[in-house]
Amino acid sequence: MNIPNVASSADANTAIGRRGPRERVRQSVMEATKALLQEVGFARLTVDSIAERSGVGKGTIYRWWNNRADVAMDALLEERDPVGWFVDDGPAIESLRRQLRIATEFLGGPNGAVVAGLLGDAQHDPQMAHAFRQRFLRPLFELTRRLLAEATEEGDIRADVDHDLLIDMLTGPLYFRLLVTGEPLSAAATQQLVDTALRGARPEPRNLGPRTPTQ
Amino acid sequence: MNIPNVASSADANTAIGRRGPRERVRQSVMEATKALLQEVGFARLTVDSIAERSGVGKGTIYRWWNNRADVAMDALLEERDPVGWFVDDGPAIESLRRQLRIATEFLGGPNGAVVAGLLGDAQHDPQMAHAFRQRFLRPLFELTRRLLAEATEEGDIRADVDHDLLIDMLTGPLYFRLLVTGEPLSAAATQQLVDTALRGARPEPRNLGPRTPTQ
Amino acid sequence: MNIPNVASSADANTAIGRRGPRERVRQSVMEATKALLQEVGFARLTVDSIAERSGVGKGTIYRWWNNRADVAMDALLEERDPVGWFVDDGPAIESLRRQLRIATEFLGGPNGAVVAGLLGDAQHDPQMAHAFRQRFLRPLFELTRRLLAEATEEGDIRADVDHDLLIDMLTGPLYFRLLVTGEPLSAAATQQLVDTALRGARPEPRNLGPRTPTQ
Amino acid sequence: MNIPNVASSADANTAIGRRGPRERVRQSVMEATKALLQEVGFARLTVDSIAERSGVGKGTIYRWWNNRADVAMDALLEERDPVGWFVDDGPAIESLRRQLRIATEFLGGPNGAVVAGLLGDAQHDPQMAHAFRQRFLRPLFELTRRLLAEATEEGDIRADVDHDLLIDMLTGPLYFRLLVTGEPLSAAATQQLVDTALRGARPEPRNLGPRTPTQ
DNA sequence: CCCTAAGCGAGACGGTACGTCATGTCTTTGT
DNA sequence: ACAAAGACATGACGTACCGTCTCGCTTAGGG
Repeated sequence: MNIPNVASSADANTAIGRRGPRERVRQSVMEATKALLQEVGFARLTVDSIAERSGVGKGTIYRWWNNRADVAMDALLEERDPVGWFVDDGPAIESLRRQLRIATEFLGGPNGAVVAGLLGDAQHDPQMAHAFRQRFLRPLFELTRRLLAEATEEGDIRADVDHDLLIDMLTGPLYFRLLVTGEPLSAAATQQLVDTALRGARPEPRNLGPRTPTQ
Repeated sequence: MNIPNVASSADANTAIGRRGPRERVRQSVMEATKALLQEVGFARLTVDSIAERSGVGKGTIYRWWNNRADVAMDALLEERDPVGWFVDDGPAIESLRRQLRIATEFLGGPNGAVVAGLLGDAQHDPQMAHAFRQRFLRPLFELTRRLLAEATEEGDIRADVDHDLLIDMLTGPLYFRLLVTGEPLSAAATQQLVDTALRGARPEPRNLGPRTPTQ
Repeated sequence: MNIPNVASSADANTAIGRRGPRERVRQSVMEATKALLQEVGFARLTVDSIAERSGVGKGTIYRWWNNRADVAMDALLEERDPVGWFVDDGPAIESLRRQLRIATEFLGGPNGAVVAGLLGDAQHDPQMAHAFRQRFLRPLFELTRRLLAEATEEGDIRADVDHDLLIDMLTGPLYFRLLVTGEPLSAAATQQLVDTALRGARPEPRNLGPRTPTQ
Repeated sequence: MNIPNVASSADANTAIGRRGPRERVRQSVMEATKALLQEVGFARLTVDSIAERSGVGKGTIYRWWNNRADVAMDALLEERDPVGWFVDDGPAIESLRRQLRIATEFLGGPNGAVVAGLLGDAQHDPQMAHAFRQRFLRPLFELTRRLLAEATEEGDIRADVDHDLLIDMLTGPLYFRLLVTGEPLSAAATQQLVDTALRGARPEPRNLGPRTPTQ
């Protein structure tokens, strides 16, 4: 895999010389955390409740994770490894649409609340923010950047458009709804969003003649 | 004015029969809160510290505000009443650009951190979220919607574009940077953003006819 | 009272300008502590259990007492104000015997375990040691010194015997049993102890003639 | 020898079939414990710190000792085997004086603090108390009892005086100062103590006949 | 103009969760 | 096989802040 393995706080401890939590511990904690996130949400997720539910000592949890946000982050990533979202076929611009639809579903479902909670915490905790960006966001961005590059090559996006700006335009509204307005995320709205944003980014249609494929 | 006066928890108590905090109380609390927000940020803003700093009793604070978020929100709004941002002249689309530039400056400055902190808390606190939307966001949205309506009338925006979607596209990226990626907000980036978004929303420049499919 | 009131950590807060725990708090805590000391002993007395039992918040306990030993000390003193032991009539040497008998009973009963526990803690905590000496020991010592002075005047103790040494000899063995050997304290043993110690301290019996009463 | 060998938890393992700690283990642990007792005192002596300092695994320590008190006790006894204090010559009563002087020196020095710490813990820990009595106190008591028996034979102590009581009177004040009053132990004070106590215990100097009652 | 209800400061209070620490047991790993 | 290294469950610690409450003092406004 070309995406570097950004180490979790409590990753599998197969590496020699690096001790880590027993597998039982990690699994119990993850399971309990996921269950509690479903039941009470991130806001009322407490380390004590995770300890009690999982049968793992509180001290042990704090040994391997920094705080509840850290645990929740691991649970979130375990729930749905974001890199796995991508399926690579057809024109890049279609992959882009598909990716955004999947993101919409993910953020619109129960995991969205977890993401929101983590990002809420990240506002107060720079480490949390960093972890979120590195472990959750970066893989997605790298994928999206790749797709945008391909779409540009394929002639669906003008060459003079900044890709990071496009990412902001495509992704930002999703998080805006999730974090700020609280309006539901719908596949239809995302569809419209992508259409409009890409319309603003596509090459000028005039003088097209038959669109010459890049190669 | 057509924008309803969304009542603060601790508005001026000039109305007869409706008691409110004495002016001294309100001012002391606001001042202390603003200072503390600058000094320690929202995360470490405690009601006790506000009480101590302002010389106002904690009970009194809780009498007039619901919680620290409520206080902070008042302080934020007092700092910069968002409705006042708008200056009405020239074509609507220019006002729109201007409004977004001002928003960028506001969110990019120290108050942006306060907004981020409040929104961070809002993820855990539905009351906070509701307050933010009602008191901070709604006035802005109503203004923006008005400008978009005018711009549509003036022929700068296609009639079939959903205005709420446009708001998401124009505003979302700002909050996305503020809350998620942490990248700085710059006037230049916002400029590009507006250009691209509005390009996607503007009427077709000429009678294109059906876009010729590549093959 | 001529014995200065060495202030407890949570004394009655009648003094103006000095805030203290509400009476209900103090009483609840004292009651719960005394009960728990009887039930589980000092070693297993925890602040949490006091809080739960008394219905007083843990934070409140820590606000007024430094630690469990501090609470237990207050409970101990409330249980039996040592200064009250003394009853003043008859020859001083008889009062001395009586005082030591009462001390034996006190230290031999359940409160003895509390004293032992507090002194155990005092070995690790200088503040605790100081508190014990000031609040528990000193009043007793002052009383005993007074009795010894009177007994000397009354001719029952030689003038050249150091009173502090005598206190050590009379009191030391009680604590020795309590803290070190663990042998039970019995009135009979104390009786013998006092007899032997005072025999070593009394004036040489020769040339006595009829013992002249002091008055 | 008539003093039974009260087995330490980690005695030399010369006996066949009875495994004990390897010599290296025992020595490392003892050394580390003694050093730590000097540096941080008994209160802050932790098993972990002994393990780290000595390079011996914590599990290994717990295999051979019951708890930190057990380890500390061994270290204390190794520092100064109390049975070795006695030197047998001259009249028994002189040996007694000498023994108490040595005890005073021992308890007055740095090891005294260790003893105090151990006894402090013993108040909360019955096992610790038992160990202290068996391994530290009993050998001394048996020696003292022997000396008292000899002194009685030699006519320096009355036959009707209980020897255990005398031990309490002679030893109690030392521990009383060490554990309770905190006053320093001095050779002079001990000298006086012994003088007075033995004066109370020595035979009546001449044929007094019945002590003439005052009236 | 006074008197009464309120607003108010001060801060005590019950509660919840925090993150830390040390205990004594158990597991893994290496030798 | 034994021991180092250290993970683990347990349980108490002392702290922080919440939002409520109680206590008297101050103060304004209606009789």
